[in-house]
Amino acid sequence: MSDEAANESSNVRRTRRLDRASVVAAAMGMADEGGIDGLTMRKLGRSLGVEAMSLYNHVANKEDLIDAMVDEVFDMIGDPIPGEPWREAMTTRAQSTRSVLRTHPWATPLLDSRTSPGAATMRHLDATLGCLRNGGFSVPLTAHAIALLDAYVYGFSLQEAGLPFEGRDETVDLAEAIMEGLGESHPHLAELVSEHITREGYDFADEFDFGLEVVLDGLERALQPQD
Amino acid sequence: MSDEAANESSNVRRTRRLDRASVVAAAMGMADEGGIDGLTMRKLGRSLGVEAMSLYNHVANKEDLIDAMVDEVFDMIGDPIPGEPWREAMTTRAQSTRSVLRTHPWATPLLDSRTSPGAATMRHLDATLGCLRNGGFSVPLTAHAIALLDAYVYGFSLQEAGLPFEGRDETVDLAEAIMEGLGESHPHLAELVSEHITREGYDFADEFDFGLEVVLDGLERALQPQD
DNA sequence: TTGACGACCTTACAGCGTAAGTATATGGTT
DNA sequence: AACCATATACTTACGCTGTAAGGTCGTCAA
Repeated sequence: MSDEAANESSNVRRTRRLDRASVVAAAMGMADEGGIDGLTMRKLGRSLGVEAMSLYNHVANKEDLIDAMVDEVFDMIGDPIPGEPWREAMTTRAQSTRSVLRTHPWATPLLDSRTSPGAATMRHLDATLGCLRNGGFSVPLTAHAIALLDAYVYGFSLQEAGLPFEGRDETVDLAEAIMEGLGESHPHLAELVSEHITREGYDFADEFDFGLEVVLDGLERALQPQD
Repeated sequence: MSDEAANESSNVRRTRRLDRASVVAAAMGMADEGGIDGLTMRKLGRSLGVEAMSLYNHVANKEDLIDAMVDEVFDMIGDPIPGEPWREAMTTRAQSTRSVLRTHPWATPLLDSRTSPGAATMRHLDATLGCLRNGGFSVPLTAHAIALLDAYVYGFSLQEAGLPFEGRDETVDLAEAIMEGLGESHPHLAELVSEHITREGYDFADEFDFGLEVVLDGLERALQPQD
């Protein structure tokens, strides 16, 4: 009775065989919804209409799966177009990275932590370095530039991922809840919340462009003197 | 036979009662060594000579414990001294944050993700905002400044935490291993590794000050025009 | 002396990643 | 058409995890 029915009781009726790409895609969707801790092999299998262990035909282990997910993120970010001026290319890259990381916030703390980078990761890095070198950056200045740019973009994405709200209404609600009775002891925080964050039209996301311009201006100035 | 011996076989002979502070301190030490995933209630209890469930007399649950750990990190970072010029204060703050996050790398992705910030966190934030406001920053510019500064510092710390090596020797070994046969297809990466990263005296940590100066210069320029 | 309280321990449960072993369907070769 | 190698999927089992529920005991106030 129970034996035969079990197979077709899954959420998804599997049309065809599984492959690595669809496992990775499903894993990314699951992490998008429940964070990286919400991704488990059992749940992932269930969502694909398969037992957990079947996934191991397509990924070596969970670490390998996460490596593939991160590599896919780099693929989505996209590489600078060869020959594009460095400032335009870096602006596009920063905005694209930030946009992808907003869709896949679980990836932000993982981008720099992979000891075995995938093909797309390597390609992306090489293309970015090439863009800067062709733009006149010396080797040491290229290292400075990419460290600074990535630190800013990753750090901003990390902050954005930590925001426990989505739109402006939620922001206002939460800000007021937190500040309840704390205004007296934290006057500057209270000022920021009441005069800025809860203002009509405020969106934390808008802070991104300000910082990016500061960073790019700084790099442009560092490029001027010689070279 | 086995019943009575078990209690004293723990790693640590408990002299006195446990308290919240020592639980938090031990948890930080454990996370320092094995990352946040290496911290488990059972192992933490064992290291304190206590059963896992006894920890729940001092912390509500693991989430509460991690909240306390993050708040302790903000406490260690320290607040700007009232009256200190903003640029000096922000430099000190950035370097202190980065230094603390190097010792406690597990904290970097967590700093911005706490929905219930602790007392030290709130105090630190308020003091930082106050320093900028007193330095002549308008409310909106203060928001820009702290977002930019924190993005840079957190992002840099994140990159640093992801480095899978510690000293220069390991760096060279790993770089050469990764580049094995990949030099031809990734010329710019190969160039960076061979001409810069594997050079005597190179230390990724040195990149920090360059970026920090760029950020602070940018803020100083944004402060000039008016206000 | 008593009785309440807080710190600690024991037991138990559902869920985790994955090692090991088994069944089954597919595609290529006779 | 018959066969078998291989890839894919399933089953079972192990030692982990966080923590709910309840029992034991030493300390201190009344």
